Amino acid sequence: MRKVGIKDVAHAAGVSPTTVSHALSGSGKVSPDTRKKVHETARALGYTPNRLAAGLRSRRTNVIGLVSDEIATTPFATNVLLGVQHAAEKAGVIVMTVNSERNAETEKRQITALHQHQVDGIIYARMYNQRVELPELLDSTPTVVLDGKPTNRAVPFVIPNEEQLAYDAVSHLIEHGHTKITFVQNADKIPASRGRLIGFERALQEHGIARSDNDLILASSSAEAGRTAVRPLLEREDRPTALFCFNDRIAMGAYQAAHLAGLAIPEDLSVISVDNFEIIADSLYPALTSMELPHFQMGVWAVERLLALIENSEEDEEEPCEYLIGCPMVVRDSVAPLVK
Amino acid sequence: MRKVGIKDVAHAAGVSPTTVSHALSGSGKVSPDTRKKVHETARALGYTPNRLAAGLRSRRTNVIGLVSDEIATTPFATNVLLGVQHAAEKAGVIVMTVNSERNAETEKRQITALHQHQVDGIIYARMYNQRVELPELLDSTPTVVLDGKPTNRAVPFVIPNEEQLAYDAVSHLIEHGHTKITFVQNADKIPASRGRLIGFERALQEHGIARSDNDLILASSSAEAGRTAVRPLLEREDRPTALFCFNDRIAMGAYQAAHLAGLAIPEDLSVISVDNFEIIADSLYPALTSMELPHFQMGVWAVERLLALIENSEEDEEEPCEYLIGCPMVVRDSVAPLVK
DNA sequence: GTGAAAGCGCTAACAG
DNA sequence: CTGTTAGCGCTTTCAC
Repeated sequence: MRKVGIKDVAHAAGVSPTTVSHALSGSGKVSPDTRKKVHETARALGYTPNRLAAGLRSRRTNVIGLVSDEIATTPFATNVLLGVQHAAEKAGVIVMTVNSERNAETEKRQITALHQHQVDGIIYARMYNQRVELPELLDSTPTVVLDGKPTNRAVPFVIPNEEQLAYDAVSHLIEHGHTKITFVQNADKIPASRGRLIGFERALQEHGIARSDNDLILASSSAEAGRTAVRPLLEREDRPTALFCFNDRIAMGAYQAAHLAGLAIPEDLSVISVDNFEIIADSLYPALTSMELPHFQMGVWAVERLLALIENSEEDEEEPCEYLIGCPMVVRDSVAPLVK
Repeated sequence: MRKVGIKDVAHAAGVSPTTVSHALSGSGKVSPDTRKKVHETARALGYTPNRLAAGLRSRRTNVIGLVSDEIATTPFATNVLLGVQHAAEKAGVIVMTVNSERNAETEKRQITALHQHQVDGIIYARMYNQRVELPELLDSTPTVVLDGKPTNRAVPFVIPNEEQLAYDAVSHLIEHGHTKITFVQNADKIPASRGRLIGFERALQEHGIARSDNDLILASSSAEAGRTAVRPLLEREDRPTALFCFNDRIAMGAYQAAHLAGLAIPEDLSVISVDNFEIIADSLYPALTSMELPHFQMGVWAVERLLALIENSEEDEEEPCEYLIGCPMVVRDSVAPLVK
């Protein structure tokens, strides 16, 4: 008598377990009266269905797995967790979070564990836009990729629209009168740097601005690297009046370089960046205008897409879909009109 | 024949399902020979035990729940997730992550969902040290509290040693010759501010430094608040030579104030802080010396403690334990000896 | 040391 | 619309 089960409810309500199951799950047909009665007695008895048993029988656990590389390691993409959980809760599913700590062996074990727990599907998430090779283990599981483009299997995926984001950022600077703009680019060969470069160049071109050689410098993703890279730039006679930074950490370094050069932001130098990592963007002085990487939205999209995939996993294979998610600008105080 | 089950393994190995179960789980008695054979055929067939079924029968799912307020919302405590997952993986359990979005109703639903999935226990985590009232729903579940002190139930909990951390930080400044130290304190009445104040005062006292009235100012937790609070302080004749900041964001504001006042860190002003939030501490120039809040370790401790609790949940109730976790100093470049 | 039988709590399939 | 029967895949109990 310890825990109340479906039989107890059935007994108390004077119906069969089947009817209770139908009434509570909404499947099958039950008269409004009995449905109501069942619900009442269930609540009265404090009935909590055992999802293990349900899942075992129905082959649907309403659990999804989230496997990430180091999404938890780095605070940047924290919002994908939030987005995933938000959407999951709304859909009535729960998420098992697992992270590989960048180790293929660990990842295999983790995915296997997820399988053993019979998850309905898996979100394979990266912490920044990259090409991903989906592990074989996932081959027979509904899967979506978040912030990455799968190379070896056609599954739905979402990545930020890198080109648009760069185009918008640079256009914003141009609209403020700037024509000498330097792109403080990431040094790695990743989709983000490729896409943003294209957007950068397109913005210049469409606004009729010459793309001279000195419009681009490289830095790795840290304030220190940004500072070091930007510093010499600002000491030149012909220095740029605006910077488009690859991310907020680099922008922070640019602030420091400006400080060292005795330049005021935004009066002497406008800065726009990418990430909208609030802790940095809000904390800098003046606050940093930045293009948001919409992690929360990506998380939401991923679970919605995954659930759709699970729904018709037996039915027609609909074409895998690619989602280039738009990146809005969050305007703060680091961009000012050019004064001659 | 779709999926291979325990019966298939039993058949192939020429033994009974019972024996397979025993051999794989290590329980019961099985001869080394058969054990080996079972393992081999299991691997050969690619057997993946169904944990749902196992859990249903054995009442042990090897799943634990992590319920947090907004731990995922804020990047600061991201490492507890990492620590929890790390320890969980090592122990062969998996974690269901859920977050309440600060809403009691949502939290109830989430905890109920966790129960339905028959989690073995729950880690109730907060994003900063605070008193917590455990929801009734958790009453009959093994529970530990992370970064909070339960008020209504005696369960194990872990919180940072606020007093020690402050004492160590301030002592560090004193050892560098500073005697005019201002504590840029948090404005909220939370355990952290209380504990750190005690540590601050004890450090002054033990080193024979007078606690004059102007050693403490208040700011809320943002760079802007830090800047605004610190700025007037630095313009006084009798300004402090060192700052102990409540956290890294406030310290960032202090950097900005120093900059505005034309003061160099650490030559003119030493700064030490709390959080060791690496994105900020490493990015500031010069890099910020900070007391680490050991979130990863707290995560590890929480799962280990929880698993112990689950193990002897039927046995003797051992006294609930409180863990004041030590906070190490991470030395960077923001503290220098006082030059007269 | 090994196996047969029972059953965890639920839902699917079908009958009425 | 409701109930009966069977069984999801495993572990437990208990006999051998």
